[in-house]
Amino acid sequence: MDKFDLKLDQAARAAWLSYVGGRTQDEIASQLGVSRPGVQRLLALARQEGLVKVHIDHPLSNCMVMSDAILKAFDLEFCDIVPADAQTTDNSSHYLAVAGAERLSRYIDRNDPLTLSLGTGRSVRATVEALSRVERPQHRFVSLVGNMARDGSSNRYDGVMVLADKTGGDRFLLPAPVVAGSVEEKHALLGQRLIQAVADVAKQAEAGFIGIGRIDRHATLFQDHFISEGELEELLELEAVGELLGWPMNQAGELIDCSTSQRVTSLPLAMLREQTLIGLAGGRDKGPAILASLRGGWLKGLVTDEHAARYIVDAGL
Amino acid sequence: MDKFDLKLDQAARAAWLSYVGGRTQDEIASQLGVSRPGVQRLLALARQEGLVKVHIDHPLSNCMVMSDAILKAFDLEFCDIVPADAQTTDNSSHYLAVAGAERLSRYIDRNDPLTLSLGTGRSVRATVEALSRVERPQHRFVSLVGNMARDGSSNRYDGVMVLADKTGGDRFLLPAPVVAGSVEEKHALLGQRLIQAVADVAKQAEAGFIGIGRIDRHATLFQDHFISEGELEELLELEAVGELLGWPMNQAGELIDCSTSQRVTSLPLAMLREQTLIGLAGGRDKGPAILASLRGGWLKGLVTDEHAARYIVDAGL
DNA sequence: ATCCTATCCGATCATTTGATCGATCGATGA
DNA sequence: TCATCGATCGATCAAATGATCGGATAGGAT
Repeated sequence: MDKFDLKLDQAARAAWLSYVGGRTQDEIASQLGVSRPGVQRLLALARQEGLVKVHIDHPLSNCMVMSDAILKAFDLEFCDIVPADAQTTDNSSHYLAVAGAERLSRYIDRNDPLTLSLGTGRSVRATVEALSRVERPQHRFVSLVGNMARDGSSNRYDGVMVLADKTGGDRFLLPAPVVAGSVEEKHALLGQRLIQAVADVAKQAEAGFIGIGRIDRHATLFQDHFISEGELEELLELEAVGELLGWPMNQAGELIDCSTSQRVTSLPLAMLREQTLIGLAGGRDKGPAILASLRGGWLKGLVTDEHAARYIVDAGL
Repeated sequence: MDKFDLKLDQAARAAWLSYVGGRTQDEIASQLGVSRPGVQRLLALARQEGLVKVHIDHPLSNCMVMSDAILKAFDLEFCDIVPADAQTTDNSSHYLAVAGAERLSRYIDRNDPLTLSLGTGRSVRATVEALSRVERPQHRFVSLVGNMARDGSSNRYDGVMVLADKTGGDRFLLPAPVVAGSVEEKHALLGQRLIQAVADVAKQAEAGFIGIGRIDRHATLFQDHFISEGELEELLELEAVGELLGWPMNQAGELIDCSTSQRVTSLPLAMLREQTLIGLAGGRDKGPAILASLRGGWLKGLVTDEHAARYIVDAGL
């Protein structure tokens, strides 16, 4: 019988009494006939040797495991993963919105004035709608990305609008399409005083809640006719897998310079490196885009679902 | 979605972060956006709802589970259970002796004078032999049970002798057979000044380490010819299942008054109710006897093995 | 035999945890 | 609409835990 095994025996006893039996270390000490610090060391040994197996018996357990892995792998401040929706009636789970709203309200609840920026997309929209109404007229909400369609119409229910309505805060909309019709149009737009003013506010934002877009035939950019079929193919050719605020990026999260990116009117991502960008996106299909955003280090926080998280953990770590 | 479920979700998250993730409650609090006491409550809820499953990955885990159950069921001060010996070379495991010696040394190591009483039997004998030598001349060791055979010979290696040799302490042997030849002989023996003196010392003992005997054809009492075949059958008739210091008892641990018990020379068990009697016995076959001793409430501590413990847990709780 | 070294052990202190209490918020009913 | 009851929440304090340090002890080498 090895001396080490004897110690491990004791460690197992101590661990059992502590974790299963719920005794205090003092009780264990007298039970085992060692000093209290001795028990301390035994418990440390037991944990170190992997004798102690803890299992959380709840659906969320998986999520937490992945959350932790992603958190560490990409150095995030937080990573919320909502469980897979059993009934997948609508592809974007309501859970995601609730979880996002949770994070969002952490900022909104504050009393001192706050500037918050928002991207576009279903997830962002659902998130702000899930937020409960609070009176915060001191806050400012600003678009990070244009909210005009190609035909010049504005979406009345942009995230910023909803949020400002709910809180009574100020709204700063970016009166521009996400992707301008041409490089010249883009420069013309960016030259406008109004747009520059909004951009200035956007730069002051402490945090931004943004969606994460995929680049494929189901991409919002394509579906909403911001990019043509030919431009989509160019993007795919250049191995674009996702976009943030309209800025396309490849698998590694590197921005892609191409005919599309040259017409994007949103603030350059690099300019937002300082602020806490929080990605909101879920679904297995969004996986590659989310992973790319993480690899690029663009995000400080992520709210996603089990499907996407699974993809990221399997493919990305 | 129920409000309670939401809370349970949070609790699961908190539990995961705490037990698996190893974060402090403060970290979890900021992670989850609740106050520190809030996390406290969530963790309490998670445990209460059985969300947290801890498993100690070590052979001793079983033993600890049973130990705890027995401890509580019979209100013992301690219950040590040694793992089943893989190689059952000799039926009495060496582990048992080591565990017993561990307990024994807890008393011996003390510096202020101590009076310790001992029973007979293989387990007791093995236990004192497993003890390491320490100089403790201030201690006194006394037999609780006669150490003479039927033919008048004394066992030179009685537990008391060994213990006194190892420590340099005083020895008080009981010069009598466990069971006298007749009631008259018993009274004659008990009338002797010497024996009375020894008995007086025994009563002063703080603790007693005693074996637990079975009552059947393999019983020590029978094998060593202290009781005849007829007397054995009488005991079995009266449903005796075990004995402590020669005193036979039934399944419920109640002492049995019969021709044998009337000739037992040991101190009446009731007289030892005040002192800490510690039972040393192992093996599946000893199970019923040990269980009876426990049920009778005679023991304050128990050192046994996995086999016997299994029997006790299965049959006795 | 003696000295050296390495390891282990226990006292002490900072941190973390658990529990209690008062306060506040919301709900319910008059 | 107001009052009252209940529940929940956070401040505070005691207990338990984890970590560091100095000292002791055992083993090994000279």
